[in-house]
Amino acid sequence: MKLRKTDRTQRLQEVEDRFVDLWDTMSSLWGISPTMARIHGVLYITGQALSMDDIMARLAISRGNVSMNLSKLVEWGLVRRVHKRGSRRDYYESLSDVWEMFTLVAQQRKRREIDPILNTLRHCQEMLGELQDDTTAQERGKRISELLKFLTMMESLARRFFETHQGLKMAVGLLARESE
Amino acid sequence: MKLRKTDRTQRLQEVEDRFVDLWDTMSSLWGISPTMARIHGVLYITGQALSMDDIMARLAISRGNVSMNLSKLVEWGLVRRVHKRGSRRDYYESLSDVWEMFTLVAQQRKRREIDPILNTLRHCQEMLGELQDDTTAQERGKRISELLKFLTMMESLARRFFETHQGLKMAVGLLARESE
DNA sequence: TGTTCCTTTCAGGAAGCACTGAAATCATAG
DNA sequence: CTATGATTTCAGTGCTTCCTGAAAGGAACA
Repeated sequence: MKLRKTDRTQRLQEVEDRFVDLWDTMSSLWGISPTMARIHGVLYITGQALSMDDIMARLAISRGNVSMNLSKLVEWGLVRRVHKRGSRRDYYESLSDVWEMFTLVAQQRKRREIDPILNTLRHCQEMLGELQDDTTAQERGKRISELLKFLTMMESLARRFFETHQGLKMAVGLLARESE
Repeated sequence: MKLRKTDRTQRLQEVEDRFVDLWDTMSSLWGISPTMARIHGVLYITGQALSMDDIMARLAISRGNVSMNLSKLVEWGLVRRVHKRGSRRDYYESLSDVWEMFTLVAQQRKRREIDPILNTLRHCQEMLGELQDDTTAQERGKRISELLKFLTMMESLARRFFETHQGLKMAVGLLARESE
């Protein structure tokens, strides 16, 4: 054991902080708010079930903020509410499976962002369809249909990708159980 | 010709507005600012080369704003500066290939967002490596390495995807040229 | 070189978004 | 039913990000 206990604790804390900051930065990429990401970061990296007060203390944010963002995380399915016997408090813990988390976020974003876009594009196409004899309308229609083609293609690709992954994961799980 | 000319113009305008609003909404998904997206939207849907004043008028935004966002779009490679003979003004036109645009945005985002994340995660792993005898450190190390595994996998997948697409596109292009 | 036209820069201001903290609500135990 | 502990809500506030417009900069023409 090269490091003294206090040094080890400090080092762990440092990694935790770095990780939470990282999650914060990542939040824009995942399409969630920074604080939501930081809370999830703490829950993921510690791997423990924490109470609201734990999280308030670790991240130095207000009770209301924690409450609101935790409920969003639960709503998204990234975090679960758990209970500890003998305690009235709610505790919260993160999913641990990276794939599962990714899938959840991707689904949410598709529903909230991609689907409305597809609807709008289709609607635009309809409106342009009524101007078939207009050259400008034809050109614009072509641009929109190319976008639609691209997006639907990406979508089906993604769907197949997730299905495959689910299949793979199930297979791996079954094998592991049999070999026990 | 069912519709009168003024009606046609109005209808085209309506589609254009809807499209620009759509792009605006999409901007968060693509990781660019709303105005940048709207400018690109106008350029894409019209398919024309427009001047700064054209864009200012269509979107009702200030000269400075247009200037700054156009230069970002040019920097990203989504928009090209073109010149019209006999005019001192700069004109700007959008790429028309959806795939190309998507690739450009994806590359930018990877460079700006994914790569730093990978670096940080690796750095965290190093710091934890020095605490090999600590159980907590081991657990956290495992979580981080799972993330790394996931991200690098996604990255190589994406790279292969783009390479394939480039190959496909080239092939299609060659065939089309031969058949002329 | 001076003039004109066009573009870029940037300090100051506006708008939107997230956070706080206290009051209201809810749940459990006695 | 009341008291206590825990969570949620939301109006007010602070912060960040984006936008404006005027002034400076640059390029083409005469």
